[in-house]
Amino acid sequence: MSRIASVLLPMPLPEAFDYAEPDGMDLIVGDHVAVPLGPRLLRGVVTALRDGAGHNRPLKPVADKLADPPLPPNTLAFVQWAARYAVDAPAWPLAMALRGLRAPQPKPQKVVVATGMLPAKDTPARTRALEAVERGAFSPAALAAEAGVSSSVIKGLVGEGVLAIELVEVAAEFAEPDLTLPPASLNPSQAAAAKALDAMLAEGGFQAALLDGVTGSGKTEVYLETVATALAADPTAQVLILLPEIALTQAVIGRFAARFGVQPAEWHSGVAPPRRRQVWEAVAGGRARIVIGARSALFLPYRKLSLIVVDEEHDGSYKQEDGFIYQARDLAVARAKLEEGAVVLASATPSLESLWNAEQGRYRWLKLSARHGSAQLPDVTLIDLRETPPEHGRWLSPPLVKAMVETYQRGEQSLLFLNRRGYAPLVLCKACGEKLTAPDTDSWLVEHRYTGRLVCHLTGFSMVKPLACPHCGAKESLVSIGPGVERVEEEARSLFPEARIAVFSSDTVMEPDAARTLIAAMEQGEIDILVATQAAAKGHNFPNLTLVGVVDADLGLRGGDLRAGERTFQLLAQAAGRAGRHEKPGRAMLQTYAPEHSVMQALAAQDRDAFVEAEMEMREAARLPPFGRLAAVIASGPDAVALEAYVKALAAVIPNAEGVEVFGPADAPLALVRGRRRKRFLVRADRNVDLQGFMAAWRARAKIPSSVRVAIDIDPYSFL
DNA sequence: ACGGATACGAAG
DNA sequence: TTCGTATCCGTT
Repeated sequence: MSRIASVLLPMPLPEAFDYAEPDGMDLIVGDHVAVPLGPRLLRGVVTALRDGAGHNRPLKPVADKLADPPLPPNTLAFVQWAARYAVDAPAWPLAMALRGLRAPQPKPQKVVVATGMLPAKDTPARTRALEAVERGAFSPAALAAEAGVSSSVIKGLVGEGVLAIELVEVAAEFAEPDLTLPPASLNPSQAAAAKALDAMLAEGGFQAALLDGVTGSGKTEVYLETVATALAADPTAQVLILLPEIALTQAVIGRFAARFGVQPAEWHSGVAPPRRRQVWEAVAGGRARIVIGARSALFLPYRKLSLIVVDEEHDGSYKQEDGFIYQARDLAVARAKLEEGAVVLASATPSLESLWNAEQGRYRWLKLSARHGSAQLPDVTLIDLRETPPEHGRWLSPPLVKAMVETYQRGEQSLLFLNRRGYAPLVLCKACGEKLTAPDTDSWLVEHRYTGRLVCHLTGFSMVKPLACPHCGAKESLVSIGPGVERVEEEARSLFPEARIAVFSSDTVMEPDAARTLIAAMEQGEIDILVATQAAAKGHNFPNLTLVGVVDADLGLRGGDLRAGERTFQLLAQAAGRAGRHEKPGRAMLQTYAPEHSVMQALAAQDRDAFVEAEMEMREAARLPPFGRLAAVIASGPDAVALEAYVKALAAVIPNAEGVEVFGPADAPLALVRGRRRKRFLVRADRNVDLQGFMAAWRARAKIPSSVRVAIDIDPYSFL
């Protein structure tokens, strides 16, 4: 009796399509297949197989079964769960689960070998090359470097037939972690947390924990031991370490390599496609047992994912804002549930959501109190910019400059923190008052002096800075408003002409190598003053850094979105936590116009509990997350009339539901991006409401014109 | 009357 | 998403 196969296709379709399984194909759930859709043949994945008896519709047959390793059932279930969670087509999470499969196989590598023939003519360079070739398998270029000869020497020997170039398939080694290596020595606080996490793993089934420890308290050592326990408990177990940023992966990979004697698998957008394919296959085959990656690593085809660690769980980068919109921290918890595994959320400044879950007893709450070794928390002072403002056109106030002078004279390092790339965030014309924006977009053009260009950080548009105002034509009328890191660097150079000053932002360190070089220079004391965006705010240890100056502590508080206070607190606590991590005491100075604000007060007092309590009260009173849930509908399109009509129609069909409030439609804060107008609704729901169900039902009630795109954002973070 | 551009809905 | 078909408009 023939069966029906449900096949998920890489198209924005609401559900899997049914096909007939040809006799003898013997499909299993998770198999990759080629199926006809209209006139085309598409690749898809089998999500279900059922008996075909009594079906009424004639079905097209599956055209072909593909040889790729099938997606494990849990991964498939996760894909479908994620689609339902995000109120979006399963095609998008499916595409993420298949990323890596489509990449090309790694190219064979050239390796130089000796043929055993003797050279007709011997020279010192040739001798060195022939010695070097015995020392390992080198590519031609690597052999030349190893032997200290030029590449033409190698070429010559190859030409004579003394050396030969062979093509070798590089089989990626995903070696077994060595679980016999000794653990790092843990202080009593760390040991207690590690023990509690071991107990959690021993219980089995779904488990969640919040590993909550101040900066420098050694969370990584703790979860390294938890990883060791999970790997030892089951020889097929796999673990995933999620990190918010690629920049952090190298450091963490190093820690894992040292602890387990093998290089863990790495997964993020910076990994070359052929390598990704190897990692994908190793994960699917269960050979990669430790995976370290960015949020997209959640969608890999794990065989047996026993443990997920979400490091810096509060970090906003876990929220994917475009395309398939999701919050990786929340999906990590969901995936752990599906896998009946454990999840550990780690942070020095946990999100209010996680703190609340811990308070409610849903997560085990493990607190690391002591800072590692002798290091103390820095002294935090607020600089009231109303009382001691910087000079006109300057951004560093006299008290901060004084502290920088003292630090510099002691031979110690300062970090000036400003979460703004470029030279100036706004360029305007003093003749006509026009603010320069990207074409068809409301967001300001940011001036970059290194490149001499004006750049839109939202759309990526850039142009050479014009000599005359593009609006009124006035010459030399464009003025740079506000500070970016480049401008603060300029000011620091004028104040400290002798000092060694560097800038760390995504513009100055575009490759991981450049970041490593700069961080190494900072660690070795080769930099006196580092001006940095948030790229440097987390994760690094600078022993000689004793002063952190936050140029604009109010930055995140403006714009008035829900999490502004929380984000600012987290960012500033992280930045302040850079100072004095080692023997020398550190201090942090925050420049603010609102020293009385509860965020600033809590920072100055280093009183996280007070901040959290105040913020929780506010959220509870407003029934906002974590006490309620939020979702947004963002409708966009180039045709303002069609968009307006759609949004009006949508407003007219808001379903009546207990415990749900809908606000809007309003212009999205950046109402115009790339020529598309944007409108948004905000939905607030009580926790017991099926928010996804509500959103799906609502969207289905109004026909979407073809020119309009509708995105649903569950748990929105950015209000742009 | 014809062809090219564009809008729309179906695809199992 | 992609493709086929219907429809509209400007040209022949």
